Amino acid sequence: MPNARTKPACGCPVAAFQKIISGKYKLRIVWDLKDGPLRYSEIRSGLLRGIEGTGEIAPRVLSRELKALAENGLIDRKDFGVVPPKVEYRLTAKGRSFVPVIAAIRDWGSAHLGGHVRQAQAA
Amino acid sequence: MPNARTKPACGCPVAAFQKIISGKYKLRIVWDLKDGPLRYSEIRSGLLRGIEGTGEIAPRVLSRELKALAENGLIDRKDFGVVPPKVEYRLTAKGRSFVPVIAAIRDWGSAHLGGHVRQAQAA
DNA sequence: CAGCATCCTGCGTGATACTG
DNA sequence: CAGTATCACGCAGGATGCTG
Repeated sequence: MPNARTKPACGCPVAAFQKIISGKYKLRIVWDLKDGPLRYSEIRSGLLRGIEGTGEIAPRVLSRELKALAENGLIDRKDFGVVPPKVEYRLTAKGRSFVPVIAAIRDWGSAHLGGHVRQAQAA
Repeated sequence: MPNARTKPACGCPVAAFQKIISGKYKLRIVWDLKDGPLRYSEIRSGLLRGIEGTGEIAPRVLSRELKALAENGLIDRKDFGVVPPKVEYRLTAKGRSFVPVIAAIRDWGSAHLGGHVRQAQAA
């Protein structure tokens, strides 16, 4: 497509975004994956950081979010086909392009919603 | 922030963000409000742009989102106390600071989720 | 280890009706 | 016009148990 149409017409992309990241863990999963591929249980335990007495995450839930993320092309599932099972999830290019957006969210959140997270960088 | 909590970077702000913008219309409302104050019904009709056959938005739903947004300090409700009723909603400073984040979302969405930022007409 | 199958519950969302 | 009240429903999300 030639020429950038900077025409804020409708909120469609926002709605689409909402749909894609609907779910409690999707954003966090993508965020955690930004540092490299992770296995199922690594994602799971990573998700538990920062959650106090909420109990565990139902495998069914995590599984579903992972699948949805994969279907939306944000992450890629790599099954090593070994036993015991080993599966890795990694960001796709699309998923990586999404990281800055989450960074913006995180940044805003830490600035306006309690701010108990250190800045990621120094200016 | 007096006490050095300095918890390591967790997904907390992201989770908080998720909570605040939970709801189908919150992001769109804030986005629509970025151009200036709007009245209840203006928001309502503005929300309908880009939604095809989804039907109307239940006043109860919109009302709740507005209230939640106000309680989270993103928007401000201004009741003119006249009859017929006139109420305006406008972004607070916090809400305005949130607009760039939505812009990032929108930007990413239009780049990776179809890219039809322009109207769905005049293909 | 990485899931899937099943059941259950709360709440977000929508529709309809009513009011100041 | 700008809501509130009430009812109903689907689905996200959690708990538990099982499997390859």
